[in-house]
Amino acid sequence: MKKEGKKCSDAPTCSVDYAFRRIGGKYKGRILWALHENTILRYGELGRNLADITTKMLTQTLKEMEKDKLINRKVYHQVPPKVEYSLSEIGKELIPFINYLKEWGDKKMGRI
Amino acid sequence: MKKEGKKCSDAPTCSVDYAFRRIGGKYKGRILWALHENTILRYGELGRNLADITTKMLTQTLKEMEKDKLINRKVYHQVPPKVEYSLSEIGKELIPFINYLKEWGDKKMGRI
DNA sequence: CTGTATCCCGGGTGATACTG
DNA sequence: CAGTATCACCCGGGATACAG
Repeated sequence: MKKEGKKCSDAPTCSVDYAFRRIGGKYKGRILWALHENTILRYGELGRNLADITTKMLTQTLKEMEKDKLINRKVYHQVPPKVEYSLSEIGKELIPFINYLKEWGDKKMGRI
Repeated sequence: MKKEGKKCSDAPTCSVDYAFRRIGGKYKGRILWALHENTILRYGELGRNLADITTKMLTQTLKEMEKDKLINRKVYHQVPPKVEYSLSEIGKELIPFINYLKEWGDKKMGRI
């Protein structure tokens, strides 16, 4: 029967929809931006950079972005553990656009 | 006691956050794009353009976007009623970014 | 035609505790 | 340090009916 639940896993209706699903979310934009400004950040550094994020959301969001090939994840097998995150080539493609959005936000925040 | 619920009405943490709250959501990007391609659309035309949206979400989203000054709303007082929506100047500022995102989505959709 | 008004559900998100 | 695990909550969003 399947019943076709209207989940977000349904096929995107168009490329704008598709793109928004990959960078939408509550934190993805800010993570992309943080990695753009710092090149490489460790898990904890990212957490401090976002300030209001929980470990659950940070982990979850990073996993999604890694699966979508937006970021790279490099693990150092040592004690204590160390994991570095950085932008992938695909992730870098999104920076001009995040940058545009940031400047737009800066302008509008001032005058509203 | 207030208890400070962590609602989305909290102040944005940065300009990227600020911008994402205005164009995030499930339909805003597609509405901006539809209005960019068609210049002016009526309520029903927008609904057909989105295809899977309900009247509730369409109305709600349009109201938010109007409040945020992203779109213009022009009412014709006649029977039957007629309402036209179009991009505001601020809304038009976002088109390059939506456009960039759309092209990115087009490319990625093909190769995944 | 252009919306309003309800009801309701799922899951996205938060808080907290715990592990290797 | 870098995550998992669990519980609980809220609200984004869907379905449906109705109104001006």
